[in-house]
Amino acid sequence: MLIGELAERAGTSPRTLRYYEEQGLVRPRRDANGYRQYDDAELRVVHEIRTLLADGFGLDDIKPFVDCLRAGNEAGHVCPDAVAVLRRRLAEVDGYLTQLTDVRQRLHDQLNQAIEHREIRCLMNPC
Amino acid sequence: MLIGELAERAGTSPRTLRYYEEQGLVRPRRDANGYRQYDDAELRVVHEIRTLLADGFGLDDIKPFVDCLRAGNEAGHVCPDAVAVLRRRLAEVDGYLTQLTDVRQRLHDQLNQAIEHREIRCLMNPC
DNA sequence: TCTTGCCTTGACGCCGGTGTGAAGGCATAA
DNA sequence: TTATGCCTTCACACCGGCGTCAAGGCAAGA
Repeated sequence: MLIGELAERAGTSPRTLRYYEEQGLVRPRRDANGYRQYDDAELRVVHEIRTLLADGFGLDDIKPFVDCLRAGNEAGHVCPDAVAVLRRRLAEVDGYLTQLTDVRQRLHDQLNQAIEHREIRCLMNPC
Repeated sequence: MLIGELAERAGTSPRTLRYYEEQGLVRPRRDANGYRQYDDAELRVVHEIRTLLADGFGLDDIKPFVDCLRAGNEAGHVCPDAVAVLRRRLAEVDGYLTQLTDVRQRLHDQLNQAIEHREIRCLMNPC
């Protein structure tokens, strides 16, 4: 299949697929034309990439998963390198969750304080 | 006080302060030289900016807080515009928390699956 | 006077994933 | 033959909050 078809089937753009190739994630054969030729396995690889991107991985982190798939495994995350990345990312996400929770708390406090402030002002000078 | 002193007192850089000015957040007077001259109120404004940035606000969002401070309020978040931004940001943060929690769940599941997978493989072919 | 150290404006670089052109080749149908 | 529609590579644009360098002015001490 050509790049346009793969792009459509994977829900992305040719530009994006060329970028993944530039980053060493996708490896199409070439027709005599120079046209990129993809097989169904590559569609799976692209799906794996999209899913991991949506989960906040960077393209660098995704490499081990793709290699794992390409090695014949039924899932990209069963290989040691991929597991290491998973662990690292999990710790990272936990960190973000902690930070975001703190931020949320501060926002909440400030909102309450603002509401309180308005009530006091309205007691002194009704509104 | 000159830009270098304010930068040091606020824990940032002159470049950053010039950028805030370019974005309309800080308004120094000018000496006859052309040098920027800041008073203590501006130090407070810069602190407000740094705090809000650390909580994930963009510089655009921060404007209402600065205006509120500049209007003589004891805190930047008591004015209606600032409250609106706070609410919006709170909703945004809640969204991120939901997303991150989902991601965390998926990572967790994948890790467990990978461990399980290895155990099965090791049963069949001890390692 | 010369040096040092602050100040000024202007402008490019970064990151990461992709959009969006430009300029041209190939394939196929009318 | 020509029009259309895919493909190719190259390369700039974007976002946001700065870092960093360049080229030059001002202030003050040795």
